[in-house]
Amino acid sequence: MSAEQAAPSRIERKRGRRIQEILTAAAELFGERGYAAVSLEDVAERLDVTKGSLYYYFASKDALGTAAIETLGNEWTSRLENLPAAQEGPPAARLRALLREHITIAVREYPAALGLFLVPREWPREQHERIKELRRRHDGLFRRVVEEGVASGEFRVTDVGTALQCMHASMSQAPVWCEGLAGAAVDRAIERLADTLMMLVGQAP
Amino acid sequence: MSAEQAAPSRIERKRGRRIQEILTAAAELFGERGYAAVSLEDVAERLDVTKGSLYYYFASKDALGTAAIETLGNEWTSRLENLPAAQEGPPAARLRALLREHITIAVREYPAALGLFLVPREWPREQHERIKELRRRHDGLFRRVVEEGVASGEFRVTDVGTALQCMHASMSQAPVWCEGLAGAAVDRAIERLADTLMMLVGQAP
DNA sequence: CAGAGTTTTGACCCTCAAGTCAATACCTGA
DNA sequence: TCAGGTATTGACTTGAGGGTCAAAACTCTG
Repeated sequence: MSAEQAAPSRIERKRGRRIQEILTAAAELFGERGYAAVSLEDVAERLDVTKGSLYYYFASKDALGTAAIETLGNEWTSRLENLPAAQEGPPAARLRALLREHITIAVREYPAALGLFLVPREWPREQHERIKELRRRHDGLFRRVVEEGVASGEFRVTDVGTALQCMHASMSQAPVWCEGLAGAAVDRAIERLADTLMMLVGQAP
Repeated sequence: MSAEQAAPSRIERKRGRRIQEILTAAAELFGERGYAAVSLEDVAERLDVTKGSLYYYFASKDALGTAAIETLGNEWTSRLENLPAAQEGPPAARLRALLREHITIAVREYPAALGLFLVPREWPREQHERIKELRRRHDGLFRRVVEEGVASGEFRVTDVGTALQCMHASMSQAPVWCEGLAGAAVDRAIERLADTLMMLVGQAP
């Protein structure tokens, strides 16, 4: 009753890291091939362990899937929340910073996460709710900036909700569009996409 | 060797209709739940037949999937190609007509087809190519109008390809966004989306 | 109505992936 | 170094779903 939150003992930290490894591998595979098309044996193989080992950490495939989504989504959102360039200044600059960062994360670091924000239909229902929850928090970041820009008259938007949806739908596809590109070409694609999406709030480059 | 294309006999027409029914049911289910998550038994059940019956018409699940994509995609593209409002007039009006029609079809008639133009990753490779092919033809329609608008100076676009990709990504999600809406609310959502996408070429409503 | 052609059935096989678990290997601190 | 918990294995069960096929049911047409 006293020190319940006290000890992140060595053993617990090790366990935590292991779980993290598993989640990363799982998220990558799910993103690459789709949830239904990935077997736990695939995940295990990528980690050079056996399936049974995964069940030591997660009760089921769905549990693993859910955890993967949450971890990845939280991490991603946190990074955007703490992006310096998005903290202050004119809305246009802040929105652009958010867009660029979001696309960069999607393309360069978590091509894995493709679909996380799109709620792939074949995923279990329970996870749909979780993903929607994550999206709301994530969306809030963009929404605040856009609404501010609209209020100050800098942005011209028909409907904020629709504009945000279009941004997310487009960004979620970015990893696909960048397949086959490399080096500077990727950077250019990212910039083009950010520029194009700024048009949604009436900001020509 | 002589009259190979001659006879669409009664029996052949009946067969054709049956195939059409199967394709429709299959496309609906694939759209709703995702390719991998739909079993042929599911498809059969929706048609009140047994699995074996499907194999009388299609050699495999993949064959069925491929055929479903092609049929649906062709029909869809043809409708856009023959849209009167998209034939002549200022590019802005024509683009808007294309957008509105495309979204309407997506939302009202083929929510089934969700993902057809997004190339869901878990689908068999062979089908990716087919979908890409379909998309090229489909894209051409939009591209022509947009490029014309850019040439005449009416549109302001950073990059035509990127703008088109954003349009498609957004429209593909429209059925999801309209879930739970009904009647006039759907129409309004369609208009909002069309308006928002016009922003991508610099056209405020 | 008979019988040829067409369509549908339902029982069957086979593979693959989820999930279980007793036995084993691995640590680590006393 | 050995006793404790901790982590991992690999062989196993089970169920679902793709695919096959001979036999039954239907549907024309003579």
